[in-house]
Amino acid sequence: MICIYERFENLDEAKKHAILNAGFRIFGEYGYSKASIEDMVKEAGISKGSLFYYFGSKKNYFLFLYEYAANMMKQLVDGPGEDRISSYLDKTDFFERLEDIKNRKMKMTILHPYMGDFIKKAPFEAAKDVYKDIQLINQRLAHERITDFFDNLDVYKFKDGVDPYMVLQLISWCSEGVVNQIQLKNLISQKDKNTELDYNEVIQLYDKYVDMIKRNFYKEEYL
Amino acid sequence: MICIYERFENLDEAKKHAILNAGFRIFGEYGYSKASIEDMVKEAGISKGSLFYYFGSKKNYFLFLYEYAANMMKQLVDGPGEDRISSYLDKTDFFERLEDIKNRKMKMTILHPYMGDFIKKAPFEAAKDVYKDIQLINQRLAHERITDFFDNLDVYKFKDGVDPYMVLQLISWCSEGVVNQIQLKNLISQKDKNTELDYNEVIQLYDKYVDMIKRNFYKEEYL
DNA sequence: AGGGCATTGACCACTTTGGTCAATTTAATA
DNA sequence: TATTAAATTGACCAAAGTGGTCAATGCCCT
Repeated sequence: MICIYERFENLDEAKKHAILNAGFRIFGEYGYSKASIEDMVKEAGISKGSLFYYFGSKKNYFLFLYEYAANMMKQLVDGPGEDRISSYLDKTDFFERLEDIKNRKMKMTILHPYMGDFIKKAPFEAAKDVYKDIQLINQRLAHERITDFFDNLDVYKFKDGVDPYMVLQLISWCSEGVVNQIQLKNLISQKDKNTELDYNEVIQLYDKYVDMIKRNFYKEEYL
Repeated sequence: MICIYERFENLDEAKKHAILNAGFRIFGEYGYSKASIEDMVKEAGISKGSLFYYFGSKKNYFLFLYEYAANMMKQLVDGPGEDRISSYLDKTDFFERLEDIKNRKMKMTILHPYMGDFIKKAPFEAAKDVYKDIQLINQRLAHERITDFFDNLDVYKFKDGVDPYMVLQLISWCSEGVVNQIQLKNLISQKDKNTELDYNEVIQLYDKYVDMIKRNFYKEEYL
């Protein structure tokens, strides 16, 4: 792979990982202009000099993160399945496909817990100097065709009058909501601020919602 | 009503409104420590001196906003109904009650568009100097009994195996999700950045989801 | 030993920060 | 209209924070 930031790419995985996550968290929380390099390098456990050595500028760092995140998101729905050969398109059942995505998303969330917040906020970035570049990246990515979740899907299994697109949307809101709910629960139960999310707890609750949805939106013969 | 910030309370409504909303937006977006007084007074259309004249300090301003927002949220589920006498507890049907709340929430969202983001983020506030005070306010509010949405509710109307608590949660995620979705849609369709949300559009989409949920989670005889 | 890369953090000029206050405007009263 | 009290302003302040630089150092491989 050709890469502009080869100094960064050549670092060992642990360090790269820390630098990515620090950026995602701080940029994601405060936005481009209010995010401080100082905070980020502190969180990443490197020196300020190093970060500029890798990326040259705050802007470059931000854009690199954005591109990285965008690619990860694409892989989330587009990438190879568990067996690394098939795509999830082999499965034609809505909820089986969903299960596939859930597993990928879980892995990604464990790897980059704050990436979700980051990409969600980035497109709203107002800072003039990054605004245009973000749109440029978006444009480029938009051209690449993304696998459609609904391609070759057994939509007939849904009860009449149930819109599968809406169901997918509903479930995606669920997954977000479940995470927030458990975070909030941890917070008010005075757990240590930096307690990591218990992903089993998240998954378990998420599954409960999906199960409820499936049981009531699918035709009985397909349950 | 006794109030500590009577200088603020005595202002005319329009000005108070602007000051509240500016605070909600900026604090809500950047968090306590990164939110700049300068930005807020600019947005509120007043001078920096005035704000300190009203509230004395950034911290006081923030805490006032938090208390205000918390009270509004309580009124949202707890306050008087449309007719200003009855509470929504008169209605025993899940979706009728929900309709009541929807209308209140709508009014509140129109009045304070950024209050939701503000109270959602505030409890996670890390800044040491406000952290404790937030928890104090929370504690005080927690003591006051809040009307329970499920008091005297016709839960039997739900299909067997459907947990009404989960349904309520699901719908609340919907309402959030619908707003985000339409905001994003406006963004990518290159609408003017400051285009106000079209609440009719939001409501219409929200209703579609609620309708789908009701049709599939309620026993047929109650549709 | 020495050459080249990786890494550091003190340092820079500059901006922004929360907060102050003398000066001015506004509004009410006499 | 004159007097006074309250409301409002923005220039100003010291202090902290900003993105970015670079000489010095550390580290690894011949």
